[in-house]
Amino acid sequence: MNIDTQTPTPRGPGRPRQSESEKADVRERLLDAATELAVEQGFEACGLREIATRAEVSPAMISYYFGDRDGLYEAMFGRAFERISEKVAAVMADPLRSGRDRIDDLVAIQVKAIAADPWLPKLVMREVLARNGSPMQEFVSNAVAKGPLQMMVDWIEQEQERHEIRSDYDPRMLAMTIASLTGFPFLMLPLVGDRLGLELDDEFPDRLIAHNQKLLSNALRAHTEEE
Amino acid sequence: MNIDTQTPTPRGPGRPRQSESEKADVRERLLDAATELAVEQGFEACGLREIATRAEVSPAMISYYFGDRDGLYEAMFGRAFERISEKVAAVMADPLRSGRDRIDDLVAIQVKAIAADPWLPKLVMREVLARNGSPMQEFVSNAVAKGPLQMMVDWIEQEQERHEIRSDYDPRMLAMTIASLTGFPFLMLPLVGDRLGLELDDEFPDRLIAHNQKLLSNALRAHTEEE
DNA sequence: GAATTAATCAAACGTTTGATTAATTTTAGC
DNA sequence: GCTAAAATTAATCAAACGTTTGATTAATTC
Repeated sequence: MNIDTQTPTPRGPGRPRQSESEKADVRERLLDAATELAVEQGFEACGLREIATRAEVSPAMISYYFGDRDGLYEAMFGRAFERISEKVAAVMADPLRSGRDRIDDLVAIQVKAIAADPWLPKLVMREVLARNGSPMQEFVSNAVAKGPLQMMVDWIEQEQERHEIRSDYDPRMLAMTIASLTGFPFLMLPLVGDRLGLELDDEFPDRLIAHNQKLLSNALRAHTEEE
Repeated sequence: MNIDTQTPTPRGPGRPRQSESEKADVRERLLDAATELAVEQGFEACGLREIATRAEVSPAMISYYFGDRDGLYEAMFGRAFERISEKVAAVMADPLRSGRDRIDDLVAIQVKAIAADPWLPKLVMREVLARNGSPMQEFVSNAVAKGPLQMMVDWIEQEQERHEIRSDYDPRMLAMTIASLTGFPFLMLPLVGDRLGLELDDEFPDRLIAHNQKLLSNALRAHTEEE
């Protein structure tokens, strides 16, 4: 496609004519390419030449815009985490009201947040597992534990006091349970989905939401057998 | 320590005298070193020189025993999965009897299997995320999906026919739920445990088992409201 | 219209990588 | 005791890596 406005890419040296059709910033294209490749094969595994090739620029551009390899890495993660931070901030802004069915909302929000950017948790998980003791871990630890996770713990404690949730659960364990139920399937499915007859298609998030809502609703209710 | 029986490691070429004190097979030492380093920093990130140095042999030994890098990689995973396979086989040999409380055994076995080798799921998860479309994914996919996961699915279907488990769950989703509840916390805890007041200590596996048993027991029971 | 800056590339740099080779020594079989 | 095989190392290889350099040209400023 669009062969007419672009030369067939054997481009010569010199500053190219600006705004020839509409192409994104080189800097932005490099970040996109780096992110894509990092999701596909891990950042450590892909060379700068590969990144530059996908961005359709020369490797020297990486030095030019980011200094060195680490600079590109940090810039890439910085941009990725901006999206997470925005989502966390949005959820925190609408604090969880009381009511047992409110947990349905919680599950739905969480699953949809992950499904919207399925590459992000994958990338985070990988890099966190990969770099032991890196500043990235501190970063993630803050973003996840202090954010949605702590929020869930607080809310669960509230609901237990109001007898909306069985009080014989450890709130922290329960928060981790919810995180597990919503996050882990997205990591597992590409691996075992085929052999299990499940696919990570458009319908899967809704199916996961429904399943988790049913399960948690049955598990958490404090009505049938208390007081 | 033991400086007396070993030369201070500037060893010359040629076959070394056998049973000089008692040192393990070079092959085995290489596999140990590769596993350790793979857990610490990921297999892709560590060079053959580093592995050989830790095993206290020359890099050429890797070629000698494993052919090439991929050979070492496969041998390493093969050895690691033997342990898992043994455990799976043991569980399969004692087929899950019927009865609702039997799910308690299932959860306990799974958590204890992971807790016994906490580095294995970490390594598997990382390598699976890292190598997209590699033969290793096929390998893991077979070991995990065809093994414990499929076994759980079959068992759940049985129990649903016997009305021991609510029949309005998708067995495959339920199997994934159990895998999530038992596996994910081990990946999350090192990251968010501190900030949550939970630690991955000796007591944690038992705590996780108890929590999951309670949760699943409440969620799965088919008695209180059906027939 | 001359001088300067910004953006880009091709080519080359020195380093490190996975892999191979040749030499060396012990062990085992005859 | 000789010989062939096994096991190991030092030294080396080509290829790939991240990075730097010098040249080149569009755009901007004066």
